Amino acid sequence: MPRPRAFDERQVLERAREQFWATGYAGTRMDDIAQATGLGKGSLYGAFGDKSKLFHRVFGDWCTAVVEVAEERLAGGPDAEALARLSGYVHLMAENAASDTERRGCLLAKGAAELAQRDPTVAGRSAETMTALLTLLRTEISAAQRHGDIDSAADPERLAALLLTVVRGIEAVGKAGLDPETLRNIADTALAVLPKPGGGNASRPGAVRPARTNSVPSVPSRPHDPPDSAQ
Amino acid sequence: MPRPRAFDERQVLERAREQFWATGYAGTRMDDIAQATGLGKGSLYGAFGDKSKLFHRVFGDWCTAVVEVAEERLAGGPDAEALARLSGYVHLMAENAASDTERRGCLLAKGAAELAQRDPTVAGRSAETMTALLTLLRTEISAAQRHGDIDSAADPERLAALLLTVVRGIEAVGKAGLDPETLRNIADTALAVLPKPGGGNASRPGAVRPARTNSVPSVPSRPHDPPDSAQ
DNA sequence: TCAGTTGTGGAATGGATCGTCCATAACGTA
DNA sequence: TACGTTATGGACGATCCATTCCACAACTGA
Repeated sequence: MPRPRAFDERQVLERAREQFWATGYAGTRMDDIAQATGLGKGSLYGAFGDKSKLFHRVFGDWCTAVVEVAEERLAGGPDAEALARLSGYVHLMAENAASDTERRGCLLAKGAAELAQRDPTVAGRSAETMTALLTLLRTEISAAQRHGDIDSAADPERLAALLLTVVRGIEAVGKAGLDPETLRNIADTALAVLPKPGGGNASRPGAVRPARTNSVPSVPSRPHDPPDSAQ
Repeated sequence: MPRPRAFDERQVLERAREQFWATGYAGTRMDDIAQATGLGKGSLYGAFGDKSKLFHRVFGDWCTAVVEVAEERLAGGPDAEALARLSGYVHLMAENAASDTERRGCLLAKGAAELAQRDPTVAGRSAETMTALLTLLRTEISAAQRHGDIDSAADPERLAALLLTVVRGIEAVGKAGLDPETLRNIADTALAVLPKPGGGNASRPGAVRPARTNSVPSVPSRPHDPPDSAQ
């Protein structure tokens, strides 16, 4: 019987996310969001509470999505392809960071950096997300170990933590200014450096090669390519 | 002939840094800084210009310090100890992150996350800092290679980028909520995983065997970050 | 000791921002 | 069709905050 909403909640959240993503929590005005979404302040407040509630909503959705992307790439599948799945995931994350010419970084990192200290909700949600990612990676590493692609003597928990760190680190150094090509190389190197099985410590020339070989996976049609120019 | 300043500039900058560090740029009020330093607003503005100038000063000093710490730990010394220096540095960084119970993270990361996108000064300074760290690490890795502690077939540039990423990543995942013990383990694992030439370090969980990644296959289904816009 | 110059700190200013309010619009139901 | 309910959006109020201003203090050189 009441008048129905004239907006699509998901779409509004998306626009709000764009704003928070672009300018951070404190740097985003509710008026900006109102304008970006076309909603009036009344509707905005009526539907989402206040600024911090809205942000929590956006942030939570983002975290969910981050884990979902990881699940899509990682969860399930034959052990034989576990290493390929890991590789695909790490490269995908690097590619995301590399193509982020606007230097917005990841909302998860940005939000955590800005708010985790004083906002328990944000802190908790980001910690949860890290744990979930860690679990996914560990599972996949174990699978690769079972299949003999990774040295089974290695602790999957530790390797998972390392990979997670690399993934988040790529995002961080990317935001700090390293160029896209370097970011892609980092992903490569991290994967190349994973301990392979095969009786001990034989020398492996060509492991982390000075590039120029086929060791660099070609990333199919990138959306962006420019050197840096982010301003 | 003029009245001399009654405050120590360095000390004021230190207090200001504490504030910015704790609450971020937007979250810090000039009144906070005035109170924290005991200075009046007049003195503050008279001495440092405005809020952004003050932050740039603090941020710049921080970046300088970050590089200096790295130099202290890394620069110079016999090749024979290069790997030990690297290890010391990485562990120090992990320890810093691990002991940061207040979750303040690093001002460099925090500042870059909050401002790099819109503030060219911050962006430039953080990029410089990354490059400087990268150079230090690369030099040290080369030294370790000369001494035979790291596989000389590996590209020092790439390994340096990987280590930098791990160091910054530890900071990031720490802020995101991983526990101190895990952070320390990550540093361990990252070092253990560096490609060793012939002889072996079998004690570590990740007894190292360089591996070439079977290059990345599939096309990233999403050119952009996690949340997939349905538009 | 005196005058001139600069530092000091708190009050005042001006602009921006969050959140509320309210008159009105739009819809379902009787 | 008329009514009740909720959505809408722009105006409003209160607060906050960066910055300026100013009266006064402290110091130095003459």
